[in-house]
Amino acid sequence: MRASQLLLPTVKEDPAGAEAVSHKLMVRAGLVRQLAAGIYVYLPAGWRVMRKIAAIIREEMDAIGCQEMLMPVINPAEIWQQSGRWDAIHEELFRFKDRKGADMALAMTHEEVVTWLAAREVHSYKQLPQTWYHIQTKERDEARPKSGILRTREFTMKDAYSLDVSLEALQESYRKQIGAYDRIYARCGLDVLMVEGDSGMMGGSVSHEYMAYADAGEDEIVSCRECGYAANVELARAGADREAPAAVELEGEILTPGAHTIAAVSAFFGAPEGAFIKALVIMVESGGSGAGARSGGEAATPAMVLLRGDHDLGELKLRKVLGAEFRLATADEVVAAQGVAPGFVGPVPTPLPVYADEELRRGVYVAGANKPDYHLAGVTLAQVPQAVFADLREARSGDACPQCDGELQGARVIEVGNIFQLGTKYSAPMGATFLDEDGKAQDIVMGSYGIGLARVAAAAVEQHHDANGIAWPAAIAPFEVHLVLVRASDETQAALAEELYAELAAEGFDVLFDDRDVSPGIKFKDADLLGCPAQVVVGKRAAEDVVELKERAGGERRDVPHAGLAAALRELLGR
RNA sequence: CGGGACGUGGCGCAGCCUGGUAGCGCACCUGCUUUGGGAGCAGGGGGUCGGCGGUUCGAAUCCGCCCGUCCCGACCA
Repeated sequence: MRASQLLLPTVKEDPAGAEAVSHKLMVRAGLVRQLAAGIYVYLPAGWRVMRKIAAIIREEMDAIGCQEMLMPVINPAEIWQQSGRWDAIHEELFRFKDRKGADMALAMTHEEVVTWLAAREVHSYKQLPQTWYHIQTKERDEARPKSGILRTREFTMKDAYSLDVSLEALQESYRKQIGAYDRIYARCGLDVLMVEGDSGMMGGSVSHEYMAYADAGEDEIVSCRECGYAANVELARAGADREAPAAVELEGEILTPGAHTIAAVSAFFGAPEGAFIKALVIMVESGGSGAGARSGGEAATPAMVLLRGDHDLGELKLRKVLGAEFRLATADEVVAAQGVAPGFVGPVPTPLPVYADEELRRGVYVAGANKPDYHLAGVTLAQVPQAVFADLREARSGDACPQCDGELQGARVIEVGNIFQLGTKYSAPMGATFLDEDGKAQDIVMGSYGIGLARVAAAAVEQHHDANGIAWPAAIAPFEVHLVLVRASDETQAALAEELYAELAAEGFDVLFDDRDVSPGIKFKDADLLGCPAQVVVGKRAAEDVVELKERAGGERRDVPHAGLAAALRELLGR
C-alpha cells in the first residue's frame, strides 16, 4: 500500500475528551473515527488490525474443530421471548418493529439463534459435540459508552457456542477453548490473566474472564502471586484477616452527635474504621431473581447488611446470597424499617433479617444504637441471633489470599474475552434436545465463548506504546513494514525505495510505502504514531544501496545493505 | 437514571462574565524557497457560533426548552 493513496488521517492533537491512551492514539494514528456515542468507523489501517486479529482467532478456532458460520444481527423477538431475555434485559437490547409491526431485536449476543438452530438441526447424540462460531457485529444500547473503542454500542465479537451431551463433555469443550484462548492472546501479544468470572446475564454457573492488564481498564481484579488464585474483585473470595482490628474499650450507649458516617465515628473515637460495624439497610426486590430483575415496581422488603467499617460491600456477592436484586433503602425507608435515620442504624436490636460478613463472626465492635446521635459499644454478633453469615465484602489489594497464605494484589484490567458453561439455560426453555443412546430426549448442554476484537486491539495499544505512539505486536500491526522514502524528489532514493517496495511485497511482507512528497519529519512522526514493528528508511545512503532499519518497539536502528534487508526483516518480525 | 461539564470553519481552542464588525493555532488551496524528526515567506478559501423560542434597537454572549457529546456514579453478554 502506498501512503499517497491511503486514507490515513493522522492528527497532532488528542481528540477532545479522550482519556484512555488507546483512545487517543487510535484516533491520532488515523485508525478510527467516532460517528456517535459508542459508534465508530474503522478506517483502513484500523480495519487491517481488526482483520489480523480475526485471522488469528479463526486459525485457533478452526484448529480445535470449531465451525465458522454467520448468524444474523436482526432477530425476531420470538426467540428472545422463548429464552426469557426479551423481558429480562431492559434498555440494553435494541428493539424495533418491522413494517408489519412485528417486534424485532438487534442481537447483543447469539445464544438464541444458536439454540434455535440446534433445536431444528441437532437430533441425536451421534451429532455431538459441535462447536459453532462466527465473527459478527453485536449491538448493545450501552448506558454509558466510554474509553473510545473499549465500551461501544456496536462492536465486533467472535462468539463460539459448544453443544454437548453432558456436563462432562461440556467441560472437555471448555478446556479446548481455554487452550485456544491462551494461544490467541499470546499470538496477539497481549499479557492476559484468566480469572473467575460472573456469568451475569448469560446465566449458567462456571465462567472465566480473560483480563488484559491496562490502566484504562474498567474492571479490577485481585490475584495471588503465591498460588495463582485470581478473580474479579466483584467476586473474589476474601481471605480472613490475620488479626481483628483493635476494639474500642468502652461499653454501652455513647453520645456521638452528628457522627453519621464511619469516617466520622472513627475520628470521634480515635479508633480505626475496622472497629466499627457498617449497617446498611437494603430493600430486597421480591419475585426478581438474578440478572436483569427490574428494580422498583413491585413490593420490596427491608433487610440489614453488616460489614466491618473498613470493608466495602461486594454487591454481586450479596445479590447471589439473596437470590434477588436489591437496592439501598432511602432515608425514609430506613426510618420506617428501623425507626432511626441512616447513620445511627445498628443490629442490636433489629427486627429485620440480617446478613453479616464472615469477618464479623469474631471481634467486638461499635455500632449504631438505633437512637439519634448514639452509638453502642461492646457489640458482638452473638447479640444478633438471626444473622446469616456470608462472604459479602469486596476483596481488595492487601487482603489475605483465600487459598494460601499469600497476599492478594489488585490490578486494573480490560476484559478481552470470556467463557461460560451455560448448561441447559437456553436449550431447556427453547426445546433444544437430542435423543441419547436410550432414545430419551435430553437437553443439549451448552457453553459460550466470546472475544471482543476491538478490545484486543485497544488492549494491545495500552500495553504497547510510548510517548511517540503505538508499537504494535507484529502479528496484529496494520502493516509489518513501514517503508519510508525520505526525499521523494531525490531520484536515487526514490528509485531504491520503489525497488524495495516491489521486492518486499514479492517476499510476502505486508508493506506500507510512504511515497508522499512531504517533509521527512512528518513521515517519521507518522511512522512512529502508526507503530508498524519495522521501519525501513531510504535516505542518504541510498546511493550505496544501504538503508536504515528501525525496530519501532525498542527504537534501535542500524544500517543494512539492500541485499541483507529481507533476512533482517524476517528476524525482526520473528517469522 | 442521578451528579458535573462542554457544544464557535475539517481538528484543537479563545471570545460569553460586562450584548455592538466572529478570532487564534493546526489542516486546506496558489506561488516561490526548503527537505533526516510534524519547514519558511507571500497570497487565499472556508463558520446558519448545536437547534428552537424569548428578552433587546441589536444576541456567539442574557433567559427557557430541546438535542448532542464527554467525565463521575448507577448499570454492564
